[in-house]
Amino acid sequence: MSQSDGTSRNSEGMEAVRAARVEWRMGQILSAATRLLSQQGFQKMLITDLAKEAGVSVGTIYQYVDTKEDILLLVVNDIIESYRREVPAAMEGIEDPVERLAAGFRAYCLVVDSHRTAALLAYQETKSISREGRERLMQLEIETNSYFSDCIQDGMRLGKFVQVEPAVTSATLTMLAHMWALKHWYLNSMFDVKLYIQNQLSFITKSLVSADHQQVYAHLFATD
Amino acid sequence: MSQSDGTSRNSEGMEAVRAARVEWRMGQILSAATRLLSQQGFQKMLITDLAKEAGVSVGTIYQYVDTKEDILLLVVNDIIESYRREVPAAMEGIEDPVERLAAGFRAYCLVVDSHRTAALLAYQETKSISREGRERLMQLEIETNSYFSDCIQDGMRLGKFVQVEPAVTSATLTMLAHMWALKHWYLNSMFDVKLYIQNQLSFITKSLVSADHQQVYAHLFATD
Amino acid sequence: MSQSDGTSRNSEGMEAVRAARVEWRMGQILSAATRLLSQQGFQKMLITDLAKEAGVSVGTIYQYVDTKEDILLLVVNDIIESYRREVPAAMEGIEDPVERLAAGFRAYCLVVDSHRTAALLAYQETKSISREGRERLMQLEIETNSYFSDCIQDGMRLGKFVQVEPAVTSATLTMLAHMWALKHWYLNSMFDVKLYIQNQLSFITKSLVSADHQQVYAHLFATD
Amino acid sequence: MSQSDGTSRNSEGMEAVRAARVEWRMGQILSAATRLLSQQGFQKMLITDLAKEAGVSVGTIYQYVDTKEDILLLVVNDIIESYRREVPAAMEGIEDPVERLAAGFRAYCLVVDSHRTAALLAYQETKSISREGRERLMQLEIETNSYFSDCIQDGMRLGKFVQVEPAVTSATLTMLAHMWALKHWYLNSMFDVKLYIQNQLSFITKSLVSADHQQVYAHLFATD
DNA sequence: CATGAATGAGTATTCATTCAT
DNA sequence: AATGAATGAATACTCATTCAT
Repeated sequence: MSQSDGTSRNSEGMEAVRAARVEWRMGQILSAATRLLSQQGFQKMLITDLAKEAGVSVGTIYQYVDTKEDILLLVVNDIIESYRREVPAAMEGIEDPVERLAAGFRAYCLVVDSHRTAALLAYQETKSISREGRERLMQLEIETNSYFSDCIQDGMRLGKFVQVEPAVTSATLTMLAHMWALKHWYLNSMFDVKLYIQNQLSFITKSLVSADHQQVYAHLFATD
Repeated sequence: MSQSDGTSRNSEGMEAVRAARVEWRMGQILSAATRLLSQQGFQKMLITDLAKEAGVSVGTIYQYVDTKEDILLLVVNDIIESYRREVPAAMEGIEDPVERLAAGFRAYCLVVDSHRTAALLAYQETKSISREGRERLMQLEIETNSYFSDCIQDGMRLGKFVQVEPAVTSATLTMLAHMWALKHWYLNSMFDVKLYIQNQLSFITKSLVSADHQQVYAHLFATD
Repeated sequence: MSQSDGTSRNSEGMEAVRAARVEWRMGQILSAATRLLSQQGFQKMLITDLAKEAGVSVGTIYQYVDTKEDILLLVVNDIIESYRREVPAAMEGIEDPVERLAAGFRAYCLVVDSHRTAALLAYQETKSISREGRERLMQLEIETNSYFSDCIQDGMRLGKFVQVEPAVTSATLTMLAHMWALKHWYLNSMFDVKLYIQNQLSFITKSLVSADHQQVYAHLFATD
Repeated sequence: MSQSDGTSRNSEGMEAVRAARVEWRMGQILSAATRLLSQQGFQKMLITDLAKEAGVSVGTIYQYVDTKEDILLLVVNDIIESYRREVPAAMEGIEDPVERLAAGFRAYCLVVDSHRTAALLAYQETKSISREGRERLMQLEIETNSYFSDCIQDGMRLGKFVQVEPAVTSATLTMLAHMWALKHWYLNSMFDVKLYIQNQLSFITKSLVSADHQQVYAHLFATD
């Protein structure tokens, strides 16, 4: 495992170096792309400009991606991964469906907040994303919806939630999370994420939680 | 009233003919553009294709617009005008703020439904719309928000609504109307507009209407 | 010849009316064209603008010319006709070759002055004129040169002119007449045509007239 | 002097290579453009054709110029630079104003001859040249005129030239130099530059040089 | 005859992508 | 691996000309 395996360790080391470089380059490119995409959109972001912004050459970019569209997908993938990682993690282990739903919504909003550009791009650049990319996004949304939907159905079963259509309701929650990115131009001056989440959670729970359980979840209603 | 009038009536007639032709051409272009824009987006919609789709020549299109972007504005303006026409009209004369809000929301959703493509475009093509166009859209949204906001404040004053932040709440209603366009791919299989409006109105009013007035507005809660 | 021939006279009258209208229209178009051509050049003069400037419709212009180029040719033809009319007329009947040359040069310069735009166009828009048009212009110039050349050869034969190459010399005189149009931007502030002609005639005759005849043509040398 | 210099020398080398390539490309484009412009004029010279003629791609052309018009300016600038370089150099150090004028005129004609196409373009494509380009050309001409004008005034002061208007006279000399390009179609069959210069210098000096100095400058009068 | 709306061929310019160094 | 010059397909827009009214 040590010196005898010198060659292997050497190439392992080289592999590691290579991998590290790839990661580093990707990071440069992705962060530059995110910046430019949010400022100018996909069409107006020129590969030339991206190279300048990332501090690499045009050729180097094409060493890491095959197509301009790939860059967009990469940025959008980033937020997808975050959703997949953060939202279930935040909900996991919470028995009470109301609290679980609240935790999920809160986590979702926080991911949106930390990837606002990407969240916006998913709406704005649909037409620039390939069919597969688009379908992956839709799939993800259906997935997230089902997390919310599960909570809602559990809650209804326990009588904690009033009777609603789980599909629209969960889609609505997703929408309200995205809203933080979509309407940021309007909301930004009045709220920060925390406050936004509080307000929307209050709005949601007041609607969903059945009259005889509202008292229990009073803390979710608080608006400041 | 004869000779002088004859000429005047003639030129009036010609003016009318001209105006009618302009309207007709604009209609052709507008509807073809709406179709192509929703299928392919702004960038991929070629003027050549638009001309073919509209059944006119490229030159003719440029007799009615100055820039490709103008075509996008045309489509977006169309929905803006509809909002401005329909929403206030639907709310006018309704004293009760709860009913007025419901009427406004319903009207807004119906406009979205009848201009689904354009409503979507307003989100997708932001980056292709000129600063002025973008500002007009934002202005419109602020305007609509304030209609809703007024109802909410009236309702709170009368004790019919619980205490909420009018800004987020009105923005949320707008968002939920837009949602019908944004999430149509998901909602379409399960609902039609009517049902969608009913569900969302139920969701909204359950949250907003204060406990001691819920009975009065029971008809808004109905979900089928 | 009188009343019995009523029909014929009628159609003759109509012909005359038609001819008069044609002339009138042509006049409108030509003067508008001359104005626009001198301001913007051939390429930038749009038929649409010409129609507006001439106060007629686009269609009407095409009733009188077949091609945009025809308009240019018409304007240039105008000056050609003037040359053909004025220059020989001014020289005719003058026996003395020195005086004849002076009269021809003077007449040429005056035609250039009264058709400055057209004279300029003949140089600027060569590339917009068809081969035939171009050849007609060159033919005309050769023609004019030969008028001058004849005088020069006569003068040399009579010992009034020194020995020179008639071809270059006549071409030079033509050039100096055109110069009034070509360098008008520079000369305009300092001279009027009369003075310009005087100066150039002085320059020319001082060079051409042989020493022992200079006294006789002293009036041509005067510079003010 | 070693490591730091190594890098510096490297980048110097790369800079030099780059500069050389730019020069080479510019040369390709310039000469191809000159050829096409003289054949077809500015409007009819297509960028596509220019690329083919220059043996590069369309894109490459646009790496070196911003606009089609820039190509025209490139060609015209080339002759302007030649005038500025050659004419003063030829006149410099010559005390005698008559000889200096002759040297200047000769140099000017030779530049015209070696850039005949460009000299012609300056007249033909005025309307396609930007205001700045046009003004640069006029400025240059005024400059050249003043070189000639200075000689003429010196000569008059010394009694070597007769009294003339320096402005028209110098402009006339400039015109006669340009004439070699403008009337090349006519003069070409009869003269070469040398002979043309000789003839025109003879014409000019016979007119300008005062009677009692003509003997001294007899060599300028020679016509073959 | 006059009109002017409609036509559509023609072209400068852009920019993702490649590949020799 | 990295570079960036070269490539050329793709596309919005113009404007002379036509022809139905």
